[in-house]
Amino acid sequence: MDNEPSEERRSTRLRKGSGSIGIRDVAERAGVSTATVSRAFNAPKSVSETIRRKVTEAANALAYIPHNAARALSSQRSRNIGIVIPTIQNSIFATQVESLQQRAAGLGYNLLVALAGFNRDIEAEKIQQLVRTGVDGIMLIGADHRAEVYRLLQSRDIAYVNTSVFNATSPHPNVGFNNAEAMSRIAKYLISIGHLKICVISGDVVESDRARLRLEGIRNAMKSAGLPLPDEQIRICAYEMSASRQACRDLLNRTPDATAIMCHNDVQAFGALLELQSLGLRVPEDISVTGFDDLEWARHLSPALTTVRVPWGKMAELAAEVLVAQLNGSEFPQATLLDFDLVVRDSTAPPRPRP
Amino acid sequence: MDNEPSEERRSTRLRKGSGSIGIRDVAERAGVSTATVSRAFNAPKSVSETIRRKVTEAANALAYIPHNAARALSSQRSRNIGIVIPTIQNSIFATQVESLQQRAAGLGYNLLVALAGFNRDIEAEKIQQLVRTGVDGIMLIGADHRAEVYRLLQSRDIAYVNTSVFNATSPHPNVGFNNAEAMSRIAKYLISIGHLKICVISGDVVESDRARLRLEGIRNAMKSAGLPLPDEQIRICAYEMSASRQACRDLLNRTPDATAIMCHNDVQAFGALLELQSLGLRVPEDISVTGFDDLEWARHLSPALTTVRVPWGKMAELAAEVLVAQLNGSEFPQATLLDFDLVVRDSTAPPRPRP
DNA sequence: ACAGTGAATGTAATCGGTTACAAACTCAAT
DNA sequence: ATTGAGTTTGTAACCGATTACATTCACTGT
Repeated sequence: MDNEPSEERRSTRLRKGSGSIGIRDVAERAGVSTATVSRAFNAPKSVSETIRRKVTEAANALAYIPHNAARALSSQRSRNIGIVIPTIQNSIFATQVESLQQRAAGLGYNLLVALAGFNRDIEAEKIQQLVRTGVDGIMLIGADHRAEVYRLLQSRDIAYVNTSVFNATSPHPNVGFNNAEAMSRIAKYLISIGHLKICVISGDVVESDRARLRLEGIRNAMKSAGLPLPDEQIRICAYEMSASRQACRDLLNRTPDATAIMCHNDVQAFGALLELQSLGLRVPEDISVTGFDDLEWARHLSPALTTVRVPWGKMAELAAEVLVAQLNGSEFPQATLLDFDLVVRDSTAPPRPRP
Repeated sequence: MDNEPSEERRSTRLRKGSGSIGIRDVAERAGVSTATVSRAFNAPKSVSETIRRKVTEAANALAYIPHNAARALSSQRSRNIGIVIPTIQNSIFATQVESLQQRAAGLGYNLLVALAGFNRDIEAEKIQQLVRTGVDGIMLIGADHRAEVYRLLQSRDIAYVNTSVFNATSPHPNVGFNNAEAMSRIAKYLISIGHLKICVISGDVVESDRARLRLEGIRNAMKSAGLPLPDEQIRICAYEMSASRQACRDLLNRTPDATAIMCHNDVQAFGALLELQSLGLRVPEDISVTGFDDLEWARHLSPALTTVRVPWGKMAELAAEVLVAQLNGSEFPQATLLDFDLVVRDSTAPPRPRP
């Protein structure tokens, strides 16, 4: 009437809900233990060829999908990593998200995106939130984060990597480039073609180390050329079209004889271009303009924008690798230096000879 | 010599690793059971005021952070939702990601971002991947997805919502606007100011229902005005500057007497603008151009772009709410219709009187 | 033939919460 | 005082994987 197996089956049914197929089902169908199934997936080489095949076959037949939360709980690894960026609206950050996502996916990790504006306090908060949700690692922009952030990450043993700024001696893993040098390069180029009075539209040097470094780069170049760079030739402004148009106008009011405007990034440069245009000034004949980032449209503008190209996508990919290496306990480079290129286009030219 | 308590304490130590503080620690410190602690957080009103205070106090004192994976495992809810978009580079998708992220965070959910290009097969793959990682819900762009996607989502009981296209009678929850009508509105406006020969730069009508609908909107408007719209006046192209410049050039080659070019979105319109400019044509004097989306820079271009504004951010927020409502088993609107605005600027004008 | 070694596999405890169910308690109505 | 309904709290099973440890197995060298 009654037989053991049916009893057993019933208890099995009780355990799992309606549809969901678990590792036990796969194990049963493949005629092995759950441990073996787990190994077949997570450490294939520790399992014999025959069994591996049987297991994958069973898994396919049952359309088995591992339960992530269970995996995370027992292995103490969520397989999620996070990225905290100022905004997703700027294409350079979008590119980084995209590349990080792709590379991370390839390495078996998912990506959580958090947005922090350009504000270190909000950043700290968002990082905490990510930690709370249990990410294994985090990619950060810049190196200038609240001390408590570093403390939190270290105390909870969460992998992290700073990007965008290279620092050979930093205790924090980083992959980036030399912002000061990059900006210095543009400045030197401008100086080399004869510019003496250069204005700067900068990012927020208080909140952003990249802005600080880039401005420093300009200062260095000017200094070593023996040129002055008084504060009135510098304007700090947000990364928005209207803000940068305004900044551009202000600068020209105070320094009407400027022959070039260097901008922290392409967005600001675009704004400057538009403003100059509507002021009736011609670029580069009347005044030169430079950007930074080489966004897609930079080459299409007229005049096409002189700018600096940085391999943002590659940077994010390397960051993903650094994170995963940390998580796996493998070796990883403490600091990685990326190249950049000065891209000279039509928005810059020697200044008009002055009467 | 030996006492029970110490024995017990030891076993407790064995359970949890080094630092991590669990719900049991909080329970102990607050002098209540773990169930009560859990309730104090997840269903505060089912717990007495006094105890709730004691629990939160204990949790704070211990800097307790709930273990997400454990929560997910036992509650069968990951508290992650996903979004699948074509690319993060286009500002409208970036905006949606941003808004969804914010609203979702407010509702206690994290956001996973997946990128699918403009390709339904890749989309299906990415959706599967999200399901695999265990999201509770997914926001999708458009309504035109592989049948197996809908099957998968329904069979696994995963919440989802289509966005961007409104469809009152669709069986699938959606929040969006009427693409055909929006584009129709621009066309009617152009016709009303005298344009007879209009060219179209469209998106990929095979892969994108939005492109299909918008083109249909133009067709409707032309038809009801008794105007022809032969295929040679339509060009399908990718959402990139160079592609759209090329498309623009092609169109003018075949239809040199066109007086207006309607573009699927602002990016393409920008490309068209640039191309026309470099061809020596003036906008709007020689030819009118329209976009769609009203991106940040659209108003800054010269000429400022005539386009359509859609509340992308609000749409994503509503989508978040629909998803969460589904997950909570609350009521939710099956279809939500959003408004759009025709924004007339300087890139459109009546056509020049023909000799 | 046999101990020794390393690889393949199985058993079952464990991760840290949630929640079904039971127990205890409160308070109003009888 | 007693009952009963409703509320608050506790007990412990459970979610679905991973993995430490035990066991089995196949070979190798002597």
